[in-house]
Amino acid sequence: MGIIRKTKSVKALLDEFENNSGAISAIELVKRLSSNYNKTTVYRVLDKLEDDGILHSFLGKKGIKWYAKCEDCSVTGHFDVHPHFQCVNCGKVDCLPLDIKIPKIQNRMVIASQVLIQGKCEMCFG
Amino acid sequence: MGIIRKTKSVKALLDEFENNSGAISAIELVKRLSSNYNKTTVYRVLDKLEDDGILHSFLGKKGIKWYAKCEDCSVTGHFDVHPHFQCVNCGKVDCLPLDIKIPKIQNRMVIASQVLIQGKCEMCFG
DNA sequence: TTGTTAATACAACTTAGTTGTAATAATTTT
DNA sequence: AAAATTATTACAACTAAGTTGTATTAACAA
Repeated sequence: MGIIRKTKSVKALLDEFENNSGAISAIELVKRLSSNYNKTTVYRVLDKLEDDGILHSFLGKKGIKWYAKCEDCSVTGHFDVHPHFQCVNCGKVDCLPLDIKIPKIQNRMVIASQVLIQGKCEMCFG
Repeated sequence: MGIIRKTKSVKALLDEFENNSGAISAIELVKRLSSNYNKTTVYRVLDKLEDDGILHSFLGKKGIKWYAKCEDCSVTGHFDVHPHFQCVNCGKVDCLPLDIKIPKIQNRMVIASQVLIQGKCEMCFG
């Protein structure tokens, strides 16, 4: 079940994504909001925002959790099949507006896929 | 630095991959060898085997670490760019002999990429 | 066979995230 | 507007996966 009450913590979290097109790690969000909100709250609200199709999550390097705003998702499902890009230099992570083609595979059913690309971002490379 | 001495634990770990073309999670290896070897040892040996280009590692669902035999790697570098497939039904994970094309990206330098595909394996689907 | 030192076991720790629960606050009902 | 309802929160405690430090052990070279 998703968000039912528009509480301060929900607004605070949405604010963090307001002026930020990139992804933010759960750890970072916990840190940023730590003076006003407990980490349990942050994790639980993030979970609900994902349920509601407002954010989507994925795992970055070292298996840590990142969140970003959804573009084409809804309550009925996440359709973000875009890759995520993590800069090895500055650590920034964001969603790439690209479709990675996953080929049909003999005798297997593909349900979902995650693509994590590492490299240098526009700032650190360009 | 990689493996220098051919100890029992090294042999025991290599044995696990001998008759197993799929991937095995670090947790599972720790469990399997737990009666004879300490988990620290297992983690450290796996690390070295990866350094030596004998195994390669990647992260599965929930961010846990998996290891598989390398085909085209060497001490000088890991060139496994193949995707990994995790069955949502039986949990089996293996390497797919496929090349996933990662397109050139404007103003960014791609250094590495990980592709994790989830679905049903031959056994559970076919 | 002995000496050197890589490798190991063990205990303690770290990090990211989860769970249970009494208290609090958003929202609905009266 | 006040009371009632219950979603949400803070807090503490816990879990799981993996890491670190170090005295002891065992490969293997001399």
